[in-house]
Amino acid sequence: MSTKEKILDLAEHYIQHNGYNGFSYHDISSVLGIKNAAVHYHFPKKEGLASEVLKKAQGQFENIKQKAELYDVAYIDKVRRFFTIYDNNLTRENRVCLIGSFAANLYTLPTALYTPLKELVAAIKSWLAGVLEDGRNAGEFHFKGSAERRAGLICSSMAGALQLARVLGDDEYYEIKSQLLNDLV
Amino acid sequence: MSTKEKILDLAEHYIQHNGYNGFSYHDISSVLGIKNAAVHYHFPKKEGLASEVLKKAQGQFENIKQKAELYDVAYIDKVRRFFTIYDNNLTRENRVCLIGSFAANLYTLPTALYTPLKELVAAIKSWLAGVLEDGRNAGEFHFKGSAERRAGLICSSMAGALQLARVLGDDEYYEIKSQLLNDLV
DNA sequence: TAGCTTACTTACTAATAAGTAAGTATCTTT
DNA sequence: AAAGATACTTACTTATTAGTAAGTAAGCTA
Repeated sequence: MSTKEKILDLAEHYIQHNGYNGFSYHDISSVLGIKNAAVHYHFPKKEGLASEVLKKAQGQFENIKQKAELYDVAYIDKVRRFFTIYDNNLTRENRVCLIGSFAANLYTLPTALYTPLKELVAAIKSWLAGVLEDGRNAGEFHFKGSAERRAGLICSSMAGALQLARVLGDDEYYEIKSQLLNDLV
Repeated sequence: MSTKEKILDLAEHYIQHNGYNGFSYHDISSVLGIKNAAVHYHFPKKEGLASEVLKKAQGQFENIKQKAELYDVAYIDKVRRFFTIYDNNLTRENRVCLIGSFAANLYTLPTALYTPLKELVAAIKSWLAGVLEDGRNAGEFHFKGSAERRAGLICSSMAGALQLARVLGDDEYYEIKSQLLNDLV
């Protein structure tokens, strides 16, 4: 893996672990055994670094979407696959989800991040709503209300679950996840 | 209102608006037209200031609890009253909830905050679980699973809802809230 | 009225932050 | 082999941060 990729991975880690204001270029460079100027060489501004992290997350979501399309027959499995994003955050040093992290510190963020963040959230919610709607039409799901709203509830619950798990323990996350799935069928 | 109270209110505002790492003593002092040393006079360490903010939130919760006990006959009204905490956060400059803010930046926080934070969350979840359980026994609620788990879901959903509302707009919050209430009855 | 307390200000310090300019070693291309 | 590009380091700047020590003005207390 190139230094640039390592920096990006570390930035992602720190944003989801400490928040945008909770890490510095020095934190990244010291882990990699390089100087902070080397990080600036690859990512001149912190804003740009965070922007790349967001772009990476978007790619990750597209990947999940595509795999769900290809491999998951049951709609519940598509949802389950989507949930693996959150599972991985939990198991990887109790990260909160990227969107939750950015949202919690939103007004301290460079404004350039607002639009791509909003677009990512909208894309996720919209895709999930589609899965829920199709799943309900197929007789697989039986939830109340619109699929769009249910998708919003699920996204916020999962984001909150990762945060609550930090305070009350990992079980909290798994319990919330299983309830969301139970409420669907 | 005393300077000390004004500082505490501003700290609360900044923590819920920007996160613990997103404001400084200067931010507070400049709003009040005093010097940063005056803030240190009232709250020597930032850690202590944050700790007082947490204590204030605990008092606020106790107050809600007491009022619910006194005035709300229907269990749904107790839940609704509890939700006003979140409503107020939304309307007051799109604050996220205090717990969500602390949780999202947890590992950058002075460790002295961990225990009181955990206690507050546990107290809230436990009280809400009691209301849900009693409400179900009274035939008012009809949710699946244990009340304790349902309380966890509601707490995380509401925390997440305030964050999602920042990105997608206030409607998102109200839609999530109404779904949670709908899922209960 | 002398002394103590409260609520500050002035004037710092030491640490850390993001960011930059200039230099250097290594590798790649012509 | 010369020229350029790549991936850094060295050495710095400017700004901001939490925190402190010493001083001061106003009010309260013995």
